[in-house]
Amino acid sequence: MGSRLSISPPPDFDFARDVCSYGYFLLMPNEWDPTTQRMRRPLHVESGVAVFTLSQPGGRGKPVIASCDRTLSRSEQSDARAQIRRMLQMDDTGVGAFHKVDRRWKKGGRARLFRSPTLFEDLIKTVTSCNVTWPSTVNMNRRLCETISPAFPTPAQLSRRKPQTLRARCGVGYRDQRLVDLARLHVRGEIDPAWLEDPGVPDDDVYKFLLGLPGIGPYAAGNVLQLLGRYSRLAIDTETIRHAKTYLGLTGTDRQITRAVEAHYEQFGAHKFRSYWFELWDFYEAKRGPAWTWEPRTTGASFTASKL
DNA sequence: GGTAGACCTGGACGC
DNA sequence: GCGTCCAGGTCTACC
Repeated sequence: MGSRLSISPPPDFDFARDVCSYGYFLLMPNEWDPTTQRMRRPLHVESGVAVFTLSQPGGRGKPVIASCDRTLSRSEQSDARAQIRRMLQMDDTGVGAFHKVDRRWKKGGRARLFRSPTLFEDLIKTVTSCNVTWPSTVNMNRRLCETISPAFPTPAQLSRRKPQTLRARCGVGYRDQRLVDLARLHVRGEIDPAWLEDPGVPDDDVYKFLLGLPGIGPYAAGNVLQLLGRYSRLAIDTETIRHAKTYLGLTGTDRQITRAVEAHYEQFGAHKFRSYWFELWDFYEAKRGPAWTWEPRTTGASFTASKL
């Protein structure tokens, strides 16, 4: 029998709602089971890969239970606990402030956005989501896990791969060199998660730094920013333009709409990404049902925003 | 500062 | 089964 971790969440934490709040819950190595409302997730710990099953059997506000397939040392348990808390945004201190500036989400409690156990995985996932439709992003992440590590490639593992191998075996296309370069920057300490996550560092400084990274343009930088828990900017892509036209009723050229969207979400200040995102998520759920019911291999893999 | 075109993959469609 | 077209951000060259 393996280790069993009991992780205390904030009182309003709702496992199914808060896991199924951002598309990354559908990307390997995350495996959401809509029937049992559990998530299977392998993590890197000191002695190798450990597979966890996460759930919240007691319901909202009760402990999240992480059952591991093997016995972990004390330090490994502590490491795994920190990774799980990061994924589930359990330490988000801005929930109340968000609900104050945008009261629409207070009743349902939406505020947390699911993310990865490491910033590096969030960076790579973001690059795999650029200039492709969602099914291709799903494929790239599956193949990265199948080819390099079942718990997602670490910076060291990815930095040692040849770009051509990534292209041939993981289907990442022209992103091959950029992914390897990102991994090498990470290994050399030139991407420093502690600095990027330091609340004392202004969002604008982080944004400018991210823009300088390979494969990271304005959309990707905005998205990584929100994955860092910094919601003061939008991540504008074609889906934003569609949302602006259909939901906000904006018209004009894409450039005009982009400017109008920026102006529209100004009212939500430091939380504008969340306000935008949950409007979008509501739209998806209206089309496909609650996100926690999405079957990852069918509904979750077939999403193509332009066809919604 | 703005714009055009290349970069890849996978799905849709027509034949 | 094959060929063609299209969606999707980033990057570079150029004006």
